[in-house]
Amino acid sequence: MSQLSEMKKVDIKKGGKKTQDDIVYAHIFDAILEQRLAPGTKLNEESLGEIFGVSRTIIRRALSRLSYEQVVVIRPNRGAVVASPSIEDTRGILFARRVVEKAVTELVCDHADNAQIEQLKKCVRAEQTCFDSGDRAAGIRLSGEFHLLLAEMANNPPLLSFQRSLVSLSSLAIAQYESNAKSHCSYDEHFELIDAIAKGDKNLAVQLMMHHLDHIQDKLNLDGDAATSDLKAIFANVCK
Amino acid sequence: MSQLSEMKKVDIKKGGKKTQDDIVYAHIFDAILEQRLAPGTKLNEESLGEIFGVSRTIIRRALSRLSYEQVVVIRPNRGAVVASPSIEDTRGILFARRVVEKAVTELVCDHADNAQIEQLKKCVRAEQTCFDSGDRAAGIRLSGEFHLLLAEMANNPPLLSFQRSLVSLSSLAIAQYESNAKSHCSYDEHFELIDAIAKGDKNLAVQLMMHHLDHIQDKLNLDGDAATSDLKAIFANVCK
DNA sequence: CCAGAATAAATTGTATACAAATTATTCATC
DNA sequence: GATGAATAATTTGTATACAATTTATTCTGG
Repeated sequence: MSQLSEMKKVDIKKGGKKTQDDIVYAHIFDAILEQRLAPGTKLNEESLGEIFGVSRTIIRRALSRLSYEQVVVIRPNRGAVVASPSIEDTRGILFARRVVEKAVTELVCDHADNAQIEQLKKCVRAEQTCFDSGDRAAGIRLSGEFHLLLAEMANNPPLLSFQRSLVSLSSLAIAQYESNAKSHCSYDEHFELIDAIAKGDKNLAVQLMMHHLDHIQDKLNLDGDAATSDLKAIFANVCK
Repeated sequence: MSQLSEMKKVDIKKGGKKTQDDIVYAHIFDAILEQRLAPGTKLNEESLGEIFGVSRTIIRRALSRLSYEQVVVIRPNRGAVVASPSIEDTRGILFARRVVEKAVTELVCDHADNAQIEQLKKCVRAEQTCFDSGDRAAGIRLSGEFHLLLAEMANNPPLLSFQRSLVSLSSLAIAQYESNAKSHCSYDEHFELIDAIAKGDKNLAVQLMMHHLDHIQDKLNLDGDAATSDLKAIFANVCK
């Protein structure tokens, strides 16, 4: 990764002081959200240390944090890999998202002001620009950030941190199970949702959000036909 | 803390292999859940290291993990303290719990078997025994573990890990804001809830759970009259 | 004796060294 | 050449050393 793009990424994140492991964490997190890091990728501590110019101590902290969000799996004595959610995991993740997003949508409908509506629109316009210009990776990340932005506006810290974890896990699941490349055109549904929120139509907004999540799930190959290279899953019935 | 009680605690937790920082984490977590560690308590790394017989590295990992669950607050360069949720935080925590517990209750109603019902009863009987024999601390912890057990039975890993964080945060909030000592008689409501689940009466179970959470919140002093020693909160209006 | 600066002690943040475990390679055997 | 044990290399886990920062104490002037 170039020095330039590194700086861009750091600047993107708001909030003043960033400690070193915040930066490393954010980079790896974004790489996963943008699907530049595929599920299953081994995350070597020393290599990452050289890339970011810090010691393993810092890398280790960042990886731990990612593992608490379950975006990375740390296998004792065997290092960290990017999580590869199973089909069952993915169903669980999307179920949890329905639970959280419903609450978030209702909260945002209750007390969203014009400035916030505008902020949401700005986010989705950026998403649209990315997809239309072919920058799928950035588009996927911005799509996730739209949902994070909503959670932020719900003004409930625990729900926000949970949503953070769920959005990145969803991104991993999409990376693994999305059927075809023409997939991620979520922005029109995002715009519809914003309109419903702006009108304060809570029922419609929740309904749109649920359908939106249904569509995300529909695009995934969750029929259990193992479009995966997970041998354990394939031969799960053998040694039973 | 004695060597003996340390071993007891370790044995309590299920699952085979425990790494060192798992043990330290579990001890501090339980101490917070049992309210032996009051909100605001400073958690010195070296002292904890001596207590548990490990280096600061391990303590640090445990504290980080607790801070990701927001049970502990790490202030840069100034160490870790047990979190002291504000009144607003507490409302947010209980709101999030309603969201999660509703989903959990519905899931458990859908597919709880007799063995699980029995397990739930066993947990609440233990809780009852503790409260009746005057061991309030253990009772509070078991009360929390009942809700964690439910989340486990919901069979949704993300919801479980979120519930874990919320239950311990609730415990902290109770420690800070509970009005009178005669408070925590949650076990009868727990028994009622189990009955509803056993009958598979989803609507009733959800209703009971919501009322249960209402009662927990009702027992708290959240009227903003600052039964707290938090000077920042008391003088929040001064330098505005 | 009290306020505030200067200094000392304690505590946290990061890097590094070494031990323990895992993974890769070599070598002997069939 | 393939299989499997022995060895070497890599990688992770933990402790420790030192730097940076914060907190406590001492000193000085009023």
